[in-house]
Amino acid sequence: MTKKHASIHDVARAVGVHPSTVSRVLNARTRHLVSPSVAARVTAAARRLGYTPDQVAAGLRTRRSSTVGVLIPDLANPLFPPIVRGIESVLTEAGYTAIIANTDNAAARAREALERFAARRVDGLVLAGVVRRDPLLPRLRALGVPTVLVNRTVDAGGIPAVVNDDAAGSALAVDHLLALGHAFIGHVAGPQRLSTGAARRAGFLAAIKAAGRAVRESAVAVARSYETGAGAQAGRTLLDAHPRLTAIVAANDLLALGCYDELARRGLACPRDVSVVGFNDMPFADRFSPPLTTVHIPHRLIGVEAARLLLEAIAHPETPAREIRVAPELVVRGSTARPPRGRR
Amino acid sequence: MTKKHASIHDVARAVGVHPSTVSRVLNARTRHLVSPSVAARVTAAARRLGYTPDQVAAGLRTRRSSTVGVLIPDLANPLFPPIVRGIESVLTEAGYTAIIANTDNAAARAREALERFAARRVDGLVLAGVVRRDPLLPRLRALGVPTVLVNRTVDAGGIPAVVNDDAAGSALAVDHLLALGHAFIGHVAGPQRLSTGAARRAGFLAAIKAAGRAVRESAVAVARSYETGAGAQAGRTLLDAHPRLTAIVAANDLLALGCYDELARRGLACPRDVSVVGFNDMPFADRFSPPLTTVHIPHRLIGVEAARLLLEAIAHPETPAREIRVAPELVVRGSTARPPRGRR
DNA sequence: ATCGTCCCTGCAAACGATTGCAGAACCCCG
DNA sequence: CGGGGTTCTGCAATCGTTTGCAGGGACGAT
Repeated sequence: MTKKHASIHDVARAVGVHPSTVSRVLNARTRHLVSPSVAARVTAAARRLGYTPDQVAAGLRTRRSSTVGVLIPDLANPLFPPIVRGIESVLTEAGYTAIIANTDNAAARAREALERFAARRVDGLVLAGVVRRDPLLPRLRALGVPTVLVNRTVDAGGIPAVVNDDAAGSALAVDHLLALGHAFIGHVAGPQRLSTGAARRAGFLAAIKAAGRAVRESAVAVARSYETGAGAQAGRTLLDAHPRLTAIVAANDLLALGCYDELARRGLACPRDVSVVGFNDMPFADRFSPPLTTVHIPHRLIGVEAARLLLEAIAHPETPAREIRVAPELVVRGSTARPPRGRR
Repeated sequence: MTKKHASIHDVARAVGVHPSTVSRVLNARTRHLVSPSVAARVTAAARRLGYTPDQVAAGLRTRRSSTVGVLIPDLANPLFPPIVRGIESVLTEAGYTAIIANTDNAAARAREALERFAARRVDGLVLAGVVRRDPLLPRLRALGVPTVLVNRTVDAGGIPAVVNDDAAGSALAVDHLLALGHAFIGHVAGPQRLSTGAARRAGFLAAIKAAGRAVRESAVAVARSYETGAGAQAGRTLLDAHPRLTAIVAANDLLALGCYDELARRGLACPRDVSVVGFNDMPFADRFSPPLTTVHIPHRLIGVEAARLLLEAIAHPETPAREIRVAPELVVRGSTARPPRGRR
């Protein structure tokens, strides 16, 4: 906005009509109120002057910023870009602009970002990184802005959310390993304060049980974060406790990668000695060594659904919250195989 | 902005002063104009009412949106998130909000995004995906918004830019291979309409020449895009023409991955038969098989510098454009080794 | 006591749009 | 020719801030 953008007044003056007439012409919804001839002259003048409506000014009057805030933990985490693109694609389509902020999983950063969003009077909010008992919740209520959760959800409920069906994903992984003949499967769980960590863990245990196997709580080691180092750490705990383990379901591809590391450290080969299944199917998971068998999550779709839900919530603020659960798929690659002989 | 946000008027009424006084109190720059006692009462009331300034309304008056548009080809390309984060971190620090749009390398999408940015009256622009002779250039001039290029630049010059020193990067790769004893090195170049593709190619040839080796134009195959498929294709062309090639410098990690594929297809092993060097050091390049030796580019830093340059350009629109070139580093991993015997 | 200064505060006009209301012009019909 | 109804356009207020200008009051100096 450095140059002298032409305003609605400039156009009005050029045509010799009142600014309000110009406004009416330029808004599809009100164009029918003005005569075709005047409308034509206005459009012509607008084009000639290179008029671009000032969406911000319009928003001031209409009290709609046509803007939504998207809060994610870390854009550099390959999990999120597809979600964001999904969100963005339907939002732009609908005339909204997404503004995104990273929290780095810090509550303080999240608060600040939320304040910035509030200052911009966003029409809606998408939160991708909530924890199960999120401290932001009261603030959200206070803000009174339509909100949808994506990827992770909260325990409390009451907020629309779009998440992966994590329990189903865990079951996919477990059943695959079971089918291969593994008798003793461990789980490297994600942080339990995150809904994904908890749900995948619960799903894992449920799947084991559903198969009629003994459920040993000790067969799950919880990682402190979704990072390779934490995965290696948890993998070590697990293998120390259960040397006869032949397969691991990791709650996340990065944790799976950590398991790779720990297996290598022990001189064990994947998948020959121990099979590993990841979760997410992050980009280039097929390029790892070995290529990672993992639970594929349709991230872009999740983003798309979230944005749709948000638009719905903006249009009809009183509709009750609903949760959409999208189905994951198992992608079998090179990190899973039959268990070593004598260990079935 | 669904709920009834308290406005400056509400605060004014609560305290019994004029709105303008409230405004003055709330702006650090003008606070000294009002008496400390009144100021205290205003701040108290503002806090009590949960007042949040409406940045949009303020921007309308001040003609500054405190917003900058960031145009990138594709957020899902692992190259860009670090750049965006770098940009965002310094921009938020400075009180600006970044809004990002993806172009998918389509000129039409870029145009639309630019229009949306214009409608939002962005104070500045960061373009990460320009081509050497970019059709957007005239539009940018017309817009008259401070702009900086990042990652790629244009031939024309005249626009501030922050890019990697691609020639230096190519030289790093070539020298490394030369030092290992490779006598015949090929280049899988990136699209030549992109400055990175052109600069890396030129740098490659220059480095070969600088080493006193014969420069064969045929030792470079140009890929149609920065994607694995295109890399495999170009790799095939290269190896068909020069079966005795023992090393390849790829203009990009994805192209390098494509070379992996082509080598595998031919039953050649990397690095035993052919060494491969990538460019970018994308996330998890160390996890590929083999771990990729590649030219590391400090993407976040590039983003940071770009944002700084933009802030500078916004503050002093008349300062001449300058280009910042940041230095890359070679990261040696498992995809390079001495050439096979008898082929040095 | 008067005058000039300096603080502080209020007034009102922007910024660029949207929109309810009212009135002008026109048409049609009786 | 008059009355009623449409259709089109203008007027002015409004959204929430910022800011130049002016005026009121206090205070010190003469």
